[in-house]
Amino acid sequence: MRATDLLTIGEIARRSGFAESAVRYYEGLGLLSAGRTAGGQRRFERSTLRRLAFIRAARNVGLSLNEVAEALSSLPAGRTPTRADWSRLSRGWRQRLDDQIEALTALRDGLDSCIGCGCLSLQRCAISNPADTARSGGPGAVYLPPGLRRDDSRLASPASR
Amino acid sequence: MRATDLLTIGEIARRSGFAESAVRYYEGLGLLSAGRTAGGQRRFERSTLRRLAFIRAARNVGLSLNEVAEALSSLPAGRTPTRADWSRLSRGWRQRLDDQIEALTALRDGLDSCIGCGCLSLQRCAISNPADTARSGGPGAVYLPPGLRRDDSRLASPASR
DNA sequence: CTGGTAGTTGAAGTCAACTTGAAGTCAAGG
DNA sequence: CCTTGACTTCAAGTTGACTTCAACTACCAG
Repeated sequence: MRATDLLTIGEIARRSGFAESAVRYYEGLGLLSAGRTAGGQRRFERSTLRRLAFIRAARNVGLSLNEVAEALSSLPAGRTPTRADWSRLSRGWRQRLDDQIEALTALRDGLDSCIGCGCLSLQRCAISNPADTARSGGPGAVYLPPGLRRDDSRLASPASR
Repeated sequence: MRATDLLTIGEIARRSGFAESAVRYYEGLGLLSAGRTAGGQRRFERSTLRRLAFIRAARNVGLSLNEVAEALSSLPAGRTPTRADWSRLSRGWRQRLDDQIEALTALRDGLDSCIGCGCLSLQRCAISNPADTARSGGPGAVYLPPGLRRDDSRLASPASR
């Protein structure tokens, strides 16, 4: 691998669309790896661009950087990932998007039925109470998947560090 | 209005599903108002519950607390809001949800065409480059509305305070 | 009157995903 | 050799939406 195949952080940033600071941050997290020149400057392999494309794609789908790291860690070590590798990683995303779409659609449909009444009842309104948290026994759709919920789901995970 | 009509923060929290700290926080932001006992404890009117239902609903739709505050400030001062008032406020949400759904659907459809190829090209792939940021001249759908974008939109709003 | 539960405040902490700043070093053209 | 722009590190700051903490005080049943 010739030195001319290696890219500086500036080139990587420009060509990936990420800020240099983000690229350094990702390297710090272990999402990317880079060689160094004698002077200590980063030199990235060309395949880093695809890796960054994967990261942006995953972020667009709604994955956290932790999830991205987990996905990336399942790539084969030692060899450059193939298209099939990338394809495999992104295969699960469809379901994720489907879930998000379904949740939003249900929310919208509930909204349609609520707009006329303006009730916003904590007990009955699908919009203000999508997961039906107030009375978990009765009928009523569970609208939002965890990723879209804005209610007390946060209360269940209190400073786990 | 009798004193028995007033609710403590504990009751409000329990009945709305919000944490007490959140209720205090909202009051601090001006999203809620509360009277005080002689000893300084908050007493909420019953209508606060509906206000909180509105807040949760708005958060579910994706509004920030700033947007919620703006919406609430358009309620009539002096009188208790009617159903029509609440209905008016939530009417604009449908478009917002439609936009979100459309964006996710486009993303999913792009994903479907990408899963087979695993390309994730920064230039061409709809998933990693949904807003077509890399070459703004050419054809290519703008997939994500601002609220769903995970790319460099953040770079455009640098510490405005 | 006393005890216990519920409430008060303000400041500080949390989380994710970065960005910004300071102070300094490297690389390359002239 | 000098300058200039690109690069380095590490710590600290940012944003939004809260939560947590400490040190008190209020309310109310018995």
